[in-house]
Amino acid sequence: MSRYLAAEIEPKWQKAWDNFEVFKAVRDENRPKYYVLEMFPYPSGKLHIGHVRNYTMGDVIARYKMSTGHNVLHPMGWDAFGMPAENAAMAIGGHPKEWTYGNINQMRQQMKPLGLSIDWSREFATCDPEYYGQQQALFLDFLNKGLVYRKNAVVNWDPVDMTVLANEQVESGRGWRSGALVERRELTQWFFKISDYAGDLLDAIDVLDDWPAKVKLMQANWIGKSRGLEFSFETIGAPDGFDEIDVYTTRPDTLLGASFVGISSDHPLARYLETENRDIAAFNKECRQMSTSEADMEKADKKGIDTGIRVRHPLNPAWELPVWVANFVLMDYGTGAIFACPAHDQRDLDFSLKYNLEVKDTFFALENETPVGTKAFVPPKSEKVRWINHFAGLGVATGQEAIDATITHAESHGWGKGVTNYRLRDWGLSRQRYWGCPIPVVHCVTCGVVPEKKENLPIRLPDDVTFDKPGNPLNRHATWRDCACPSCGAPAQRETDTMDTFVDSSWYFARFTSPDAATPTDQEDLNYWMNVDQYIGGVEHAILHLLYSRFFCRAMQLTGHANQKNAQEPFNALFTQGMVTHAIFKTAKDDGRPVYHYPEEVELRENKAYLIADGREVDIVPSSKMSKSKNNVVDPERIIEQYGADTARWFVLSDSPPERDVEWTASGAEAAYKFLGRVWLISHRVAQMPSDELTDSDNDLLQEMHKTIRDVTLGIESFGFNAAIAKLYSFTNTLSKSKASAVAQKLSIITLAQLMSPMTPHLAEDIWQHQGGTGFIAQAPWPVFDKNMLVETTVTLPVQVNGKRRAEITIAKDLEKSEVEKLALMQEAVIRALEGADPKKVIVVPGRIVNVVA
RNA sequence: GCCCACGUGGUGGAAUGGUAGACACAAGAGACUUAAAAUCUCUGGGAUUAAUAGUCCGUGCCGGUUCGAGUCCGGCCGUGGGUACCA
Repeated sequence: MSRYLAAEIEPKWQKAWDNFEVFKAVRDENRPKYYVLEMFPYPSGKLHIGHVRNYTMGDVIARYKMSTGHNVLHPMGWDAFGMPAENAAMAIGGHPKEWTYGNINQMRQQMKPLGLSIDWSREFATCDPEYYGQQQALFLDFLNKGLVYRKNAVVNWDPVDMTVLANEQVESGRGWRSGALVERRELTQWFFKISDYAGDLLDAIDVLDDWPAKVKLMQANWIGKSRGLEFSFETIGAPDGFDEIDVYTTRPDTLLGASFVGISSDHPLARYLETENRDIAAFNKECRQMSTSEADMEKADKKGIDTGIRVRHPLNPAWELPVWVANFVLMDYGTGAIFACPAHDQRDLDFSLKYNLEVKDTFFALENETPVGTKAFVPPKSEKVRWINHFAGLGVATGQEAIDATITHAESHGWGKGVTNYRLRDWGLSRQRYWGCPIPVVHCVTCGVVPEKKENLPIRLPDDVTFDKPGNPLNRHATWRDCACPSCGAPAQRETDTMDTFVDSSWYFARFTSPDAATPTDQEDLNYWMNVDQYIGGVEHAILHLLYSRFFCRAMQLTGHANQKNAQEPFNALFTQGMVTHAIFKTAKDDGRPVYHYPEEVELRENKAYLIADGREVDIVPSSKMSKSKNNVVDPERIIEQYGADTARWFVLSDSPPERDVEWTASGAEAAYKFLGRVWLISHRVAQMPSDELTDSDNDLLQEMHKTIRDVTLGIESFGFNAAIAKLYSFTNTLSKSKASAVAQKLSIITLAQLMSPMTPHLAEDIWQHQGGTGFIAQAPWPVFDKNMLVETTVTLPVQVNGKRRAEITIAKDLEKSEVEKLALMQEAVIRALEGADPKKVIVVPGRIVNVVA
């Protein structure tokens, strides 16, 4: 054999790892444990290149940690409940269960050839009854501790299909299948009381040292702590029972700039008014004919209707303000009613200008007293401004000082109270769908809502369901739905809502520590393996999934499923990798609906795309997240088949920094393969060299080797895989040209193989074996660099004049600053650049640079 | 709309506030070869220039801080992610 043949090497080593159970995680108190986890995939059916990128990164960390003496847990599973399975059942027939498990088998088969260091014995899918049964047990314990409750909430309702739509299924206000205008409808739904933990979830962000700052910021903003004032307006001309309107504001300091009171169309007063006022009813109806998504609501034109009701200003009973129903006021935040100060809020200003409402300044910038025109004056709360309208007689003060003064005034005079509010809402977990974890409660006419008995868990999904009618099949399944009340035994009905799939992914990491336990978790296993030391996944999960998981850990602790010994935070370190994007190729059907084409159906010429089949031109939507429904998914199978797993792994790690999005292009995969072939050949060449001894001339190579060990180690530890790979390229170039002794070259190729082993484990094992290594390279200790080999005696410094590089000097490393300065000023180019002038200043940064300031 | 990122050669990208373009891809030239493949060597931001000597310009745009800014600050523009029922 004289050529690098991945197809022979890779299966061989995978089998060997399997036989020796190299990646099986077993508790061992004598070694430090390390839990590496990549966000588990949704089994869409095809592994795509983004998955390969994600799992390869995790694998590099796992293998690296293994060789630095850690007892590594690296599991894999499937986030298997969710809408696509039901959509497939509706579109092509079949059953979500078959579809899902079929996809899992397919994806596992695609994943295994990658040679990931996964302990497959721990694998599970969230749709396994063994998993969701334990989840039901967790739910019951949460319910028991008051962490779950029911209340009304709005959903997107498709009046033609008679079904609840996800936000994703609403396309510009219409249902994606029926095309009907979507309505908002209230249903009684289950909620987790995550808001109880808002303060804690916010404060604990500070503890997350190894999380990206951007994720922490996003979470903090999402929780959105604010200190504000809650107070009431006394109404004039309002119906009985509406003597007051409660409002919450974060800017009570601008109260003297008030112009109107805005209430949500879902506010009780608005709801009452619509029963007796046709115009308001029509307006409210219009407001409700909109998807429930925040983005849609915020982007909609600001609209309102005057209710005719007026309120008294709390600081001046003679001053009356109109009450409007406004489409931008959210019922879910604060009290569902606001007072508007157009001078200092752009949204209020736009609204006021549109409806000719008063605009009144309350403060000006210190050096500019122009009244507000079409742009609201909204300085940061920390900026000093000049108050012209404040009841406490403020002169120059910051917004924050004014807010504090206002709250103090309100509390001491009894017209309002300071309130800390959070933007974070409770987590609605009810889904009116079949393919999810059934909520284990029963509705009984006499006993009300009754928790299912734990011994009856899991409450299994019935298999005999059909998807030929819209809506939740569980609702139509009489024999499943009808049951006996666990409390009184009378005929009762099961809850037919299932759980949000985010519930499934909020504790799977804990279940991996004891996937077969008869309770949700096993305390000993959990205590040994938790927390996850390194969590890796897409930044698209920066808020919801991570926040829900953080909440679940707290709830599990409260219910005794996680010991106090574990920190409340599940993930010690987080790395958010970028997405792999690809252009979408799109044409339109006759009715205007889009048709998406696979990259391989399309031919590119001069920045335009054409269908290979019939030559029609295709629209290109650049850089879009790979999505199965858009057919822009690139699957890695071809690269693996052609070049092998090591090439695919090496290739996805090279070039692009892991946290950044990459536009996928396969050009370069071949080059990666050639490189691995080169390394393999070097190993063979070195193996055939006659043995000899180290000489002084080997120093260059060995020095380079130690530098490479240092740089690659640092690169792996800091997720700088692309930079680490660049160093490995350099070192390989050096080694392939080296004239050093056989001993030095052998040491170098072994070290190179070890440094590459987390990325290209199969090739590395092969070289290790060639060079006579014992055992697996996967279990060999990581190379350590020798500091003494990195000491440089001379250093080359650039010399700048006014920040522009003019010359270079090579000097002894520890030369005195004054000497360096002298040398720099003697440089011809420096003298020329100074044009005879004396330097004003010379800055010498030791070992870095010299800058002469003229 | 709001929150968070990102923007550097033909391309992917490198650069603790300290020589911008490491390393690679694609390209061009050359060596080897009957030829091709493979392999190896060299070139390469732009302008000016005989020059691998210099000089000037250059990290989305405008401004600022600094001896020195791709990097820090402010304001724009563009792209991406999230926006609570996509996962």
